Amino acid sequence: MPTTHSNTIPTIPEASSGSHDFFVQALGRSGLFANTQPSTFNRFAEQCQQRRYAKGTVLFLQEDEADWCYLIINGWVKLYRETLDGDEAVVDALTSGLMFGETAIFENGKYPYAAEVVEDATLLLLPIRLLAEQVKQDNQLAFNMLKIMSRFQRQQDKEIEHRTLQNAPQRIGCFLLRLCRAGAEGEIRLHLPYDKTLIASRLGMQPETFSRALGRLKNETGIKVQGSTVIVPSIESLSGYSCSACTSSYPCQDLY
Amino acid sequence: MPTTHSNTIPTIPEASSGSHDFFVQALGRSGLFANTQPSTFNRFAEQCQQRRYAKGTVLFLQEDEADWCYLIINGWVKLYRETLDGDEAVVDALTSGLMFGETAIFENGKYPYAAEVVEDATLLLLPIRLLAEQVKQDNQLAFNMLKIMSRFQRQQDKEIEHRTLQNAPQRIGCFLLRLCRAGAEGEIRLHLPYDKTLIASRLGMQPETFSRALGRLKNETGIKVQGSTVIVPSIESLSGYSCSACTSSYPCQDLY
DNA sequence: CGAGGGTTTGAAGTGCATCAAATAGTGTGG
DNA sequence: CCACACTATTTGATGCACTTCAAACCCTCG
Repeated sequence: MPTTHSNTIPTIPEASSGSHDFFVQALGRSGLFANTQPSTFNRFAEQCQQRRYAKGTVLFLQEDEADWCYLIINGWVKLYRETLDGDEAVVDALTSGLMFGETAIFENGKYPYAAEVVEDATLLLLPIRLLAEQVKQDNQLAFNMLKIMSRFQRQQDKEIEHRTLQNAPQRIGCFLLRLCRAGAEGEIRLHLPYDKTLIASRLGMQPETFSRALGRLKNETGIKVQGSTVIVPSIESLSGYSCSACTSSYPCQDLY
Repeated sequence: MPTTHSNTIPTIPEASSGSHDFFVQALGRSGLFANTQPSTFNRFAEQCQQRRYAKGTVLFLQEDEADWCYLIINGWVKLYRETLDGDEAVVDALTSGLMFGETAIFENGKYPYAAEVVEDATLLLLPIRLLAEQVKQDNQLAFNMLKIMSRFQRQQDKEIEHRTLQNAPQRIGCFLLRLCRAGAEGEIRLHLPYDKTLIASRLGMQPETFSRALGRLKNETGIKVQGSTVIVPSIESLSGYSCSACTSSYPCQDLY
């Protein structure tokens, strides 16, 4: 079920090979081309590339020269920053409809973080030079980008808040809640989108802590876990437990 | 020493009463009107207000209807989010040249955080409605805003990284380094810009932890502390201690 | 001088990290 | 289809960093 947008999204000529629906949907969800001139969109359509990447592919490293900005059609990508001694901090993990690498425009043309595919992904590559040009010329495009960045920024605010105010089991509960579709009711069956180890570092904790905290969460809220499948019997008990420490109540996610 | 900008910043007609220099300087540092048409700037000049606020003033609360966007001429303002039971998470603490409240444009017209003056401040109030209009019309303004938001975003990324990878004394050391002017050498005398309790929550720790961690930092790096004055004998020993856990080396701050 | 907030210090508790090792799960080639 | 290798995940034991609660101290300001 595609997100309904008031604007029309032109379809891409022949660039896309396979899953055209996903493609258009992802572009729509990204909101980047909402209400822009078809000509703007077409310029991108001509110069973009769609590619598949296997889990484990490193797309670029921090400080790499930025040639492309990426739009996720499907799959998952993690953004992270790495210390000299191999420690890493996961900035975020993104999925379909989301864009990354675009802020290199405003830096010195370098990526401010590294990116790695963590679940097989189809990505759309937009030339960053083109994006930089068009943003300067097309007002609507700049406005859309502001909107996108502002949403991302608020998410980061919440991230800091979560890590400050919530303990490990609560952060996991909050993460699970964000996987639930808005408006879902009754018993919900979830699939963890990527490795538990990665979820752990996405949430700022160690894998061992994640494992134990998930156990505690089971006891406290009655969720059931089998491998990477999680069954949430009731949103209420989960959100009651997780969101109590937080400034915003469920759902704290951004709907897009 | 004012930051040099290649563009000229028109001076404000009669709106500003007192410290005109600070005013122009702050506007320049904000970068919001860099390279914009004088007409754009003048529209803002006509409709903006300059006001002084005492420490402790709450400017607005989270979810308040947003009428103004604020530009700090001088003083300090903290942005924070509050839970029902009074716990708060400090998102950031800002000073001269920085802007806040502007992202309400892209929300539902509500502030995504609360703001409180933490050191007597002079602020410039811009009507958010005007900003919203102009951003849609003036390409250069939108581009400048993107630049500003992107810089803020980088800082938030680092914030998450710092809280993940650095321990308490290292985070304090990093905070002190950011107070040092870029390029400073030899012994540096610093003044903590606001209450230690606030610095603590700005850095995501308890006041008691801050106090003890500052003690540890003294032993480790040879800094001296007298009340709110800190003497850093050498940048190197401080950055060696603090930045080793981090992805970027000193100076990790954004120069603006 | 006294009140009140900011800051420090002490003692005790807790949550998470760390190290080590067992177990489950996954993909490979035979 | 099975055995093997390798990785992901779990479990246990222990230690440390930070928090919490309590109380003293300090500083400022009326």
